[in-house]
Amino acid sequence: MLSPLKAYEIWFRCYGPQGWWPADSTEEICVGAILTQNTSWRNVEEAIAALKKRGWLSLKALCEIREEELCEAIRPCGFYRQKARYLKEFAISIERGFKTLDALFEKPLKEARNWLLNRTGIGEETADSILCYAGRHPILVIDNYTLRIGGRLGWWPGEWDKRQYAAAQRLLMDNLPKDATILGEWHALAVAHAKAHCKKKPSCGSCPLLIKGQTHPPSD
DNA sequence: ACCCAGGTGTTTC
DNA sequence: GAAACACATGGG
Repeated sequence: MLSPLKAYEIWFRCYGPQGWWPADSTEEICVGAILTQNTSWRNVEEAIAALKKRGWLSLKALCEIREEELCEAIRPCGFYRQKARYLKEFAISIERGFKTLDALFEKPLKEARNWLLNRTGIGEETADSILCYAGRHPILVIDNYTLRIGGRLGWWPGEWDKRQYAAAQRLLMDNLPKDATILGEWHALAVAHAKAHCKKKPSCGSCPLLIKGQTHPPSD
C-alpha cells in the first residue's frame, strides 16, 4: 500500500510545488477560503479581483460596506448572497473578538479551530484552510478530492465522505510531518493529482502512482 | 443538456 | 444520525 508520505514525494516530483495559497495577505486567504466553497478557483479570482479593485479586501472594509454592495462584487463566484453574509459575519466577529487575524492565530490550534467552526459559513474544511495557509498551523485540509484519492488508494475502505472528516484527517496526519508547509503542500498536490488523474469517473491511465508499480485501485 | 467546481446550513425523516 | 435539498455562477 502506498503511504501518504510516499504519495507526496511522487506528486511533488510529478507536479512540482503548487504555491498555495495564492494571495497577497492573510485576510485575502480567509476571503478566498470562503469564496471557493464548492466553486472553481477561476471564478473566485474574478470575485477577489473585484474586491481588490474596490479596496474591500480587508476586515475593516468588509465590516463597513453594505451586504448588497458585497453581493455585487462577488457575484461571479456563485452562492454570492450567503457568501456575502458569511464574509460579513467573519469580519465583524474577528474585529469584535480579536481585533486582528494574528491574534486569532496566536491562540492554540484547537481553540482557534473551535472558534472558527462557530462562525456561520465556516465548516471544517474552510476552518482548516484558514488555519493552515493563513495561520501557518500544522493541520491538514480534507476535501472531497482527498477523500476520493484515499478510497481509491485503499487508505480507507471504499469512498468516505465529509462525515469521516476527522477520521481521514487523523489517519493522514499520523503518517505525515506536523509541519504547516508540508501539510499545505500535501493538500495542494492532492488537488492537482485528483484534477489530473483521479476524477469522479475513474480513468487511471498514465497515473503516476500506478506507473510507480503500486497496486490500485482496491475496487479492481 | 447535462456534469463539475479547492462546501455549508437547514430541513426532514 | 443520515439523507435530501438550497444556495448560483461559469466552464467543459
